[in-house]
Amino acid sequence: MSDTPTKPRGRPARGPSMGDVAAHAGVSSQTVSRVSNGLNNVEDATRQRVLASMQVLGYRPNQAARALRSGRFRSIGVVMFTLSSFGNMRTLDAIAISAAQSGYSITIVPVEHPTQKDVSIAFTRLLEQAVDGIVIVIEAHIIDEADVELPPGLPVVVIDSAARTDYPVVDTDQALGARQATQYLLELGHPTVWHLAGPESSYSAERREEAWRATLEAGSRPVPPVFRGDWSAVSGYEAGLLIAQQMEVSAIFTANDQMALGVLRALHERGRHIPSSISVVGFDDMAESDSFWPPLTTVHQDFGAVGRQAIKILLAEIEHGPSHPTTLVIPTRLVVRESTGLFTPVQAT
Amino acid sequence: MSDTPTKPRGRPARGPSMGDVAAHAGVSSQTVSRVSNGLNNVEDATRQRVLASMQVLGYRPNQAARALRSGRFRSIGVVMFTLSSFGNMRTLDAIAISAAQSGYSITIVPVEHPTQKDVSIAFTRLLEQAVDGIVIVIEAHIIDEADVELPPGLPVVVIDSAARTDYPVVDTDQALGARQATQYLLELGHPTVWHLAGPESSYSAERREEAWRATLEAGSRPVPPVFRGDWSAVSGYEAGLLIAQQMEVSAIFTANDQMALGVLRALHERGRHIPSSISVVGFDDMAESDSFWPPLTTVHQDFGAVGRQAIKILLAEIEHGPSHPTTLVIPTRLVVRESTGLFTPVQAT
DNA sequence: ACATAACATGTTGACGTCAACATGCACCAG
DNA sequence: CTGGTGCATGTTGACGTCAACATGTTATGT
Repeated sequence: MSDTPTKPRGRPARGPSMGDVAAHAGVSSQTVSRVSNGLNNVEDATRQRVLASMQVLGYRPNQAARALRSGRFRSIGVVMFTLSSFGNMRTLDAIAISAAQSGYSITIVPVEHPTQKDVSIAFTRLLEQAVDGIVIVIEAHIIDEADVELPPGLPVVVIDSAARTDYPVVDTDQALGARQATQYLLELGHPTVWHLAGPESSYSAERREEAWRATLEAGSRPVPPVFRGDWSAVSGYEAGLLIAQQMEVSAIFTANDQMALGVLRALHERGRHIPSSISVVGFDDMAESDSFWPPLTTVHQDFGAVGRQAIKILLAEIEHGPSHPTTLVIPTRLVVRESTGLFTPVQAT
Repeated sequence: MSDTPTKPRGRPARGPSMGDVAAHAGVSSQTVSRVSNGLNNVEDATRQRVLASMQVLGYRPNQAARALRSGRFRSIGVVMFTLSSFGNMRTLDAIAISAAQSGYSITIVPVEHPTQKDVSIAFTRLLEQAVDGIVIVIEAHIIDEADVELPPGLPVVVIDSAARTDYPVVDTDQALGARQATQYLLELGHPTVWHLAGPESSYSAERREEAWRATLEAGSRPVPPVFRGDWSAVSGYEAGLLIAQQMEVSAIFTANDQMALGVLRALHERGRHIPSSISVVGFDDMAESDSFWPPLTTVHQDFGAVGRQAIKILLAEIEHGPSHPTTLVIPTRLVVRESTGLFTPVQAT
């Protein structure tokens, strides 16, 4: 049957190389290289001829050879646990666009489960990858636990985690955001502010909670016990059911917008009016927050700036050698919408 | 000042190569290669010695050289317009995980603006990239307009667009989903179903609209004029304000969940009760939909399956040569929650 | 007219890996 | 004891590109 003389299963049809273009144009491959790299010491007629040959043959430079020669891949690895969160997605988008603008491509290494094992696998995979630097977007404690040694000399920037001080870190100013939210609610006259925190395993959640507590204490307000969710809207709903039945809760600061959405639902279901009976503030300012009912007052995080700054620092390190590990903090902004209002004392029954 | 004899600005500190490991272990580099690739024709003592040397020197294989030699990059390019949408993000996540499981990495090429120019730039960039295949996740009409010739022989799979029949396509069954939504509302007794469509530039929006219309016609129902949004929650809110004042609208099928969120807000504001006065169905089943108020009845899209299938087809093509361009359609599933209810005739005033 | 500069173009080799082939040794059948 | 077989290991060269150096050609100054 398969007696065809030529093996059709040959290697995957390598494209033409510089040599082929050179032969076609009647020049040396070095001249092709010069044209390909846009050097100007090529006669114009020759250049045109080479470009034409490239066109005809469909030449495209082989990045592997280029990388092998130069020792540079012009590629950045991104390790990220779950792309499926609003913040990560935005950050990744900004990273990709920034990197592209500097001529770098992005290789993403997904971490399927946030376990030490999976993180280790991801790092191992990444180390074998052809990248010039790495951006890590995972909660620090997972990294800390992962027993993987990142090779010295490979530039690394960490996002969203302040633990590893041996690498530059870029992060949103979690404390500022939490303070803005809490302070604003106090200014509206609320005696104190309750808090629906994120999971204990999260540093971001921890820092938001700390700043909330510190703000209350600075204002000599009582610090009520925290409610706790897992970032999901459903967990917010569950906490919301508890919150709804405590009539003394007049203001709640929720550690992210998704949980706030769940809280809103619970409050609606239990007939507590927002904001006249209870004010709600979120964190993130996701795209949909202005269309919640009511539109959510929330802390805006500039994920784009975080991604851009991370790339900026990383590229500087790649191209100009290591610098001092710094921590860059991106400020937040309170966006006031309709889920917050002046404190109204509970009617005595 | 800088009279240090050794140039510290040498090339970016190339790591040790096989040769270095070989010298350290006292074997030939070919033996190191064999150990590195896990071949079994190496004596155990030798293998241990080589592994130890690798460990000591911190050796990691150079992917560029490997790729140059083999002609394979073990990398897949993904062209995507805006990562910042629920569906794209989910799809990308699935793509990344599937590819990683097969030992491929993902290079993402962002398209900053959905213009022909930006798409062309993205393709050009991708063509220079070291990838074995491409997944395109952009609305087809933009691709069609982009005057870029993808090189023949480079495997391509298209997601979310049925126009290019010269490449395999994987997509959600938009028509099925729209039919499920519309049919369900009719079964609840609604005389007909209104539709808030996505932008005209979107094929997905177009197909959802067509199927909605066809379903109404099949049931001999009047086809009301469509409302139109741009996928955003805000556009849904604006349409929702119009919808709210038309009391004859008892059921609306919204082309995605985000617009549905905006519609819900508008209806709440205008005092129309959901679902007793008006039923709402969305499309996508985003993570938060079950925490909308009320929880949204919606069409579940299996983005994960789409991403996985796309990678499966692409890898088959990369590894076993081209196959027939097929269109693979992933079914949807109606998720009934609380935003829909039996038709209640409007009270005569 | 001749040395010299300025520039276009060609030649060579190395980057790190691995397939193909070559070598060398141990063991076994006859 | 010989020829062969099987296995571990070594040697060579090629993948495509580009820096460094080499060569050739033309213009410039004296």
